Amino acid sequence: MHESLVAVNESTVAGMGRLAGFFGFNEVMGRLYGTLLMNPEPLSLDDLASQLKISKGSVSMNMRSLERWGMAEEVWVRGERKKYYTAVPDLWQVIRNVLNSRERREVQLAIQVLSESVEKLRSAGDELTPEEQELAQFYLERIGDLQAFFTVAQLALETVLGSDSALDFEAVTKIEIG
Amino acid sequence: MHESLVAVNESTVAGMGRLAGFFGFNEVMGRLYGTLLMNPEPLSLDDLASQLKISKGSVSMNMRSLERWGMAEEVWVRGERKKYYTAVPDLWQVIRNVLNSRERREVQLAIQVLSESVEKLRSAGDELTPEEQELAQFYLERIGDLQAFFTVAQLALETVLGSDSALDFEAVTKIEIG
DNA sequence: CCCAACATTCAAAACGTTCTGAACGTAGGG
DNA sequence: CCCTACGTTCAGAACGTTTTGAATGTTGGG
Repeated sequence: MHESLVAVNESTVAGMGRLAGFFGFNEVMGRLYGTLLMNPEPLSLDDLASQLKISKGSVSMNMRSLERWGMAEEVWVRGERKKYYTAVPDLWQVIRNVLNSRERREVQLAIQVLSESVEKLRSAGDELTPEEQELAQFYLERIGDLQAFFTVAQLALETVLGSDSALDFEAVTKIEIG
Repeated sequence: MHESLVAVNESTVAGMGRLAGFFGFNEVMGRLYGTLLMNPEPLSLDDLASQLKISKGSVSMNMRSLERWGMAEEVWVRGERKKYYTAVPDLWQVIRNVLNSRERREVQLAIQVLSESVEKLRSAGDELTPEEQELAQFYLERIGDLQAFFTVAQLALETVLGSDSALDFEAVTKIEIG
């Protein structure tokens, strides 16, 4: 194959690997995704293993992750017993999946823990010595800052997630911060 | 110290550790930051090492990272030879630092690489066999999608980074996606 | 019902990252 | 100008994660 095609393929696969790493996934997941993305035809596990030069076991496990995250889909090729996969090419959809099922929980948990902290400090109130009261006051301020932070983060997340399929280039060019 | 204060302190420190991990930093960095955040007074390296029960070496290295990222500052305590640190409590400022100096580069690099890919495919043009041409066409489509994706990401980043100090709760409640 | 072709699992190895503590460097007080 | 109290560095240990390949499971065709 022509060198330019090979080069473009490789840099895209590498780039998807980086992106996966950034989102806390295994890099191999990203490279598998990239490989599928740059192939018009579905690929089998063996195809993927040989293209990326990794073991079949690793391909099998990572493909299951990709499926769970809605990043790849099985495709039935008639007359074939192998499993074939294609990439789900809508990256925004993929990232909304991830944000929705992972980051959202994290933020919600953080907000909950912070509320509980405030509650603890409030209800400890009169059991505290004067010095402890002062420290509790300081804690409440700091926790207030953290609450504000996570609330903003939550709002930003919900904003992105709320814009179901409409979050394309056109839409986002119109984001404004008032 | 009262149990509630201890509990709140610990959960905040743990939470900052998780947050650091999420952003791809060492968790110890986050726990150091959390410890400083929950202390009205500056702390020395030894204080930090004993509070978190980690080695002085680790504290030294991680504190330098915290300083580089603008998350902690040295504080001079008169009559003391030790180094004392306080947390920079504005988490938004901290995160803007990180986004600005790290994620921004990543996105810019991705966009650049994608442009170069397009250029390669275009200039390979007539050296390609008909099948290769077809594949090149397919590549161009996929790369177009990726370009759109990263352009949106870039725009979102710039939007957050552009709102210098104004990115507080009030501001972000007004984000709209058109 | 058996075989072949595949997928999946998992223990062990390889690998990368983080932590430790001892050795070393440095600066301020006496 | 030395001694001491501190900070920094770094090699090796500890640890967690990822990869591998062989063993095992599964399925469809004959």
